[in-house]
Amino acid sequence: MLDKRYSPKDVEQGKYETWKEKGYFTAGDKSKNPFSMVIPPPNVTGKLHLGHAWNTTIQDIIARYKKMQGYDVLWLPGMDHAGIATQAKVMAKLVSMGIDVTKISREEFLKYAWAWKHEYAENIHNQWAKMGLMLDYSRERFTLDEGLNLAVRKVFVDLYNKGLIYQGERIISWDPVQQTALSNIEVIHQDDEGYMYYFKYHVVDSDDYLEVATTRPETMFGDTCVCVNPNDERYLKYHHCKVINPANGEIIPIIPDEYVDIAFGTGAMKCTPAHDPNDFNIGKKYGLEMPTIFNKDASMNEKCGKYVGMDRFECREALLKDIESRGDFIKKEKIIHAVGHSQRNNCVVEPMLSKQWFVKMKPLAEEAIKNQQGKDRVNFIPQRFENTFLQWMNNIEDWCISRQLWWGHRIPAYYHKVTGEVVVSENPPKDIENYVQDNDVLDTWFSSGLWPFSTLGWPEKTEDLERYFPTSCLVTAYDIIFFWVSRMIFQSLNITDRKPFSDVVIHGLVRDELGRKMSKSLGNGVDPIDVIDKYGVDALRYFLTTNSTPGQDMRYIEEKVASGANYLNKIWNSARYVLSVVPEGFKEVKLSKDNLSVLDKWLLTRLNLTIKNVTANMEKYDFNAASSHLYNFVYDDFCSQYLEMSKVKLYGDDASKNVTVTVLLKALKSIILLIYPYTPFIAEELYLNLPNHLESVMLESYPKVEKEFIFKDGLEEIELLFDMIRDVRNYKITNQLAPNAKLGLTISLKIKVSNDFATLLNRFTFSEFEVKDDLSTLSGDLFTYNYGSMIISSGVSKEEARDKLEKEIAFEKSEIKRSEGMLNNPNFLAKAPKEKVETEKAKLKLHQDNLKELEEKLKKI
RNA sequence: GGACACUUAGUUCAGCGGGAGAACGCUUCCUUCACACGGAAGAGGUCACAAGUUCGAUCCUUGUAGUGUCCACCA
Repeated sequence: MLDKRYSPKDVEQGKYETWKEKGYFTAGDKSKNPFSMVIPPPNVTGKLHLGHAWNTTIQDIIARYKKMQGYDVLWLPGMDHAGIATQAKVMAKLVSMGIDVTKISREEFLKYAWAWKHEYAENIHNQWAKMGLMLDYSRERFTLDEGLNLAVRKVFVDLYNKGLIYQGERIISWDPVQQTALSNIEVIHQDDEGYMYYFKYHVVDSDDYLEVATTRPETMFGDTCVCVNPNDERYLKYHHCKVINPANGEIIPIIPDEYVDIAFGTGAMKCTPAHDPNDFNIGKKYGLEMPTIFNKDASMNEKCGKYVGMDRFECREALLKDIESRGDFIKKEKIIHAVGHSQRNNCVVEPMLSKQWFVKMKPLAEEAIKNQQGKDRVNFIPQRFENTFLQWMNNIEDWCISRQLWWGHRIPAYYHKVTGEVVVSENPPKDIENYVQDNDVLDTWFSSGLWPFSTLGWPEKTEDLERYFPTSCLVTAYDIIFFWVSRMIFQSLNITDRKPFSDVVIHGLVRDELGRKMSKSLGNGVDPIDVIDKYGVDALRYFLTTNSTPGQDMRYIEEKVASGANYLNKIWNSARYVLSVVPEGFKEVKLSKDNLSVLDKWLLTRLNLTIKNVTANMEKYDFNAASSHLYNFVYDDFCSQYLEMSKVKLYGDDASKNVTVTVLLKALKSIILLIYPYTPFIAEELYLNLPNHLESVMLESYPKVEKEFIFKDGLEEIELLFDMIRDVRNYKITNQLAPNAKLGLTISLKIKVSNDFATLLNRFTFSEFEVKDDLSTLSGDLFTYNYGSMIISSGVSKEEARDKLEKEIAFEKSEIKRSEGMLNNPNFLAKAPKEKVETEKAKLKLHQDNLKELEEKLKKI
């Protein structure tokens, strides 16, 4: 016997461990068709948040649903080493332990980093278990596993040999805090307040000067020319002149170039080739020197005279003062401009000329774009995110993949100590003593991009790779399309010649109640574990997957979690009731149209339509829509109507009692199986209380639509019955009568009804009733329906009765007017679909009949 | 400067070319044998605005306004 109240803690107790031990999570049943997903590997940097909970629950629903449908489901878990993020955290920890990180060796650091990894992996495992995720732990991977290292090296070498990876001196975004290069998308452009500073660049051998503006005066130490537009009449006479750099007194040329926008600023632009991508192009074009002026921590280097060693922003202020004292400072204007910040630590990044490794993106992007036009395309859900992807691919720049870190895949490039010859190879050169390996590691996303096939054993031709790749589906949030999804697509296409996954399901971000992003600085984050402790993991899972439409963001609202928990309690109690009415030694009856009552037929029809709708939406990954179909069935059809009405059979001495119990059990089992992917714990608990259950709900198959139990005709009396009962109840409330007050009812029927109709109407109105063909001679409140009408005789005053009738008459008239308006429109008759016209005609007739009846009635008051 | 979303009940959100839906909240009533974490019955919306397409627009198109997000090297 189930407890009176659903207690999540008791229900969840021990189930996950059992499932895991029984091996239900392990893929490999070759008799079935494969269905595979890889988890987006969480970073080993911290706790999982609600976003992870959302992301993994969606995947778990898919996995459990597909498993029930008879697939051999592989959901492969794993974690990401998260280069910069982890290294930063480990370093911070070492500092807090009092360790001098400037003296630490690479090897020592890695030892600490691995210890950190093991600790956080443990946390993540605990949270996965808490969420109830159906992960195949026998295949778990980590991005720094030996197998994955091999894959990374092989891909690097392959791309290098294909000419798709090169080493070059280019302007990259430099993170002076982490002291590493970043890729473009690791830089976040924020609109910051700043100043535009105007300086005098004196023309050599002249009293003239050019007015030159900049937002970063400290970079003036790297200026190698001033550019003007060749068509700018203001500067024509200076084309072959030189100017004096007010920062360091150096003499630099004026170079006319079309790049300069005449209309912008003063039309004269200072050019700093080593610290600005556009200036770099100009510098290359004219063969200019490209002096770098910053140290790795963005302090000023020896090129900056007396400012050497000074922080870049301090230098800016000091330099300004000095130039001003020389009279070469003109003015500054407050401006809002986009400034690049590091995604990881929010510091202002510095564009710097630097030798790094790059992936040549054009050919890879073209391949990916082309693939989206073919039949082997990756299916984005919702589809609009394909645009996001394609737009990025179409405008992509080369990808800087080297990072000046220790935690990551070390670049497999070796430099000859004497000749400087570069060897790029999966394994070190034989005479390694003559070589030194590149110190840098690869961008974290380089290895993540290989995740769907590297985790399955690539480059080995493993059975898993053969069977599960390409994967069926990938689930991720839209903020990671560029970082990860697109990189998996182009890497996979280039390296394996196959797409990485067939479907990519994109969801949104979790926000707080006010719609703000959850963040540490706002302190508005919600720990999934706290929610689970309060409401249970099933309620959290249900909330996360039923409160947004695909691709949309979602607000975390605690009341909604509570409301989900109430729903589960409702299911729990309906199950408790159904199980309580199953007699000792009960045997299911074989159901057929001959032994079912009209009410049974109605319920089974509703059930099958529900299964149909739920399944259709599950297939579309629309879990919100799917669940709401089930929700309506549970509350309205099953609990409010059938469950209550079937008591007439169960508490009476009806011969059809076993049919009713069979129907109840059938509906209950279907509900349990349909809700199971969302809320596996409560589903398992209830399932194991059903008669004739298997060892676990995890071994069950998904409910199928049974067409023979969808009845198209003969259910009108149920509709009529519900309408009449509702009106009687409403009548009692508005007339302040007790719910069980006995009323005099007279009804007329346009259809034939079963015996149950009388029983149920009687029981649920607490009233006797009489059937008559003509109600027009009777006094009382008249109610008209599609298939009949009803009079409640009562002590209501004539005025009230007349008011009510007039209201109804007005309603019927407006309906008639609407119908006639449509039907008198020749265009409607000619152009609207036939069925529409027919339904409209039928409606008109119905309302005309109702009107007639009401008017007759009104006359007699 | 581009791109993509969003604007529907008090609030959070669904939905749809042919009579506006849910949850929470609100009102009235009910502890009768699954559930008061409940039941019954209600109130509450010019579906942002404007034009167009259509027999018919909350829905499609275009424009406007507002909100949000992403992309973009303008000194």
